[in-house]
Amino acid sequence: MSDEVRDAVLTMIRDGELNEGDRLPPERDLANQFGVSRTTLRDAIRELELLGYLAVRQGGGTVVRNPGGEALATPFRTLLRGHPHLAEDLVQFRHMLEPEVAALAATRCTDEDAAELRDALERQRRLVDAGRRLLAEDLGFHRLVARVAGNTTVLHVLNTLQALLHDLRSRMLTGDQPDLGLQQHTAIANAIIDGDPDAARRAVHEHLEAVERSIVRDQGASPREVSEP
Amino acid sequence: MSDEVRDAVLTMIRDGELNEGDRLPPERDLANQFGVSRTTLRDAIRELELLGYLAVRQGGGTVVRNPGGEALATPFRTLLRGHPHLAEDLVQFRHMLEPEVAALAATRCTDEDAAELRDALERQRRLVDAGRRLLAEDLGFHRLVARVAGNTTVLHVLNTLQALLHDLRSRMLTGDQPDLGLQQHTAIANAIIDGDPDAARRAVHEHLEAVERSIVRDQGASPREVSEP
DNA sequence: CTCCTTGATAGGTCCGACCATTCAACCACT
DNA sequence: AGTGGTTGAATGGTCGGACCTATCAAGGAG
Repeated sequence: MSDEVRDAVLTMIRDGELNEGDRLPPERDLANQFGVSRTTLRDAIRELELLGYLAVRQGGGTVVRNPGGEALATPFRTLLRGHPHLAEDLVQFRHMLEPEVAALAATRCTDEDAAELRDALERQRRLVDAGRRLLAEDLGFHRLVARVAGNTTVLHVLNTLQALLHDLRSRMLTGDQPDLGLQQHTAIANAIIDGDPDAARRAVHEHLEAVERSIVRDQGASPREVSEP
Repeated sequence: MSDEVRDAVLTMIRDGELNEGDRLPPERDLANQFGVSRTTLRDAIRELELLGYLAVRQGGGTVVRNPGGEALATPFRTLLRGHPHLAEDLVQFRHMLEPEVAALAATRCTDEDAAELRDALERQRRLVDAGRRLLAEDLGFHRLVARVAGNTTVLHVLNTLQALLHDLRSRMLTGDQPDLGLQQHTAIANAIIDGDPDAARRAVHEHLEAVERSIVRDQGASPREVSEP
């Protein structure tokens, strides 16, 4: 019964007995420890790997990971592979969801959240001044907004969608005008800090419309196959 | 490598060589056919099972399925297990998303869609007249709205969320007043058929507020463990 | 005709062996 | 002593064969 083993390992991870980066004992030892065969243990490990909790490398051991949006994206990726309008669908989805997330964030923004938003903007400002793209910082900004909104489910879903958009290799968020992206982010952050849901909604709306205009230039890119890293 | 086998089977499913309900050959035969050991084949099958493409039953064979929201829900379920405010988060999420989905549906509703919406309402009417709950019909209705909106990604995400809500065993959608649920569904459908996005948005908003009121009575219910069916 | 038994079928688990990869310790050469 | 290639242990990946268990349908007892 590999399910029991899987749940046991999962519980160890959740309870903090196994932290991110820890190496699991060798499969042979772990199998003995659980009193099952290596086959059964491997089934359990395989499953947890698919769920993003373990990273397995031949010869290198099995390492505990913390599943983020990337892990959740795997089934979606498989399901949507070859979907013709995937990029448009994803952008449209964000268009529907993110304004509301920002509006919710505006009603819940604490002083600490405001400070974090200002920090994020400052980081972006430095990158733009250095003439660089935002990319990673941009993803972090949108995740930060979702976090301020205080809804874990929304956070995970947005992370998943971002992983899928990342597959498409689109320069989705900042487009080719980093300064414009920063300007729009500033408007979003200010509306949230001011606690103005309507302004936040509008600001995100405008930001995403800019995104939608930029993504049509990225047709033809196809999502990574499920077997690729 | 089991990844190749997995992709090969997946391709067969996508290309229609294997249709939903078909039974896969026995593992031993299939392993020979692919020229790999049964262990490797089982790894591939295991993965496709987690992705929702295969249903495996000891003694009964392996059957091809079409993955819906339930399959995508598995990683989320694992990730969100034990999350304290899961039910509230989910309802809030729908509160953010579904009004926009209905609004989009209103702008895209064709005559065929309108006919389907009317059919769905008729089925619900009969159930209510018979004094029964809506449950399954209700899920189908919300899926239908997402389908009319024409965004596959939204459809899958909503299916996933519905699967999670189903775990919570909440009488989320219809509450204890089936007639009220039907009334609200009628308002939603009419707004979509009339092509009135604002009205659709408002109708869904009201419907979900009723949901939010009913869900607070279902506290204490916990999501199914990942090992349960 | 119904119900139980029974046997074949197919997935679940186990074992032991061997292969492939990784990584670190070791040694030779400079 | 430093550098670089070599070697060997550790570890996951695959294999084949055996046996267990659940399922289901065919056949026999009532």
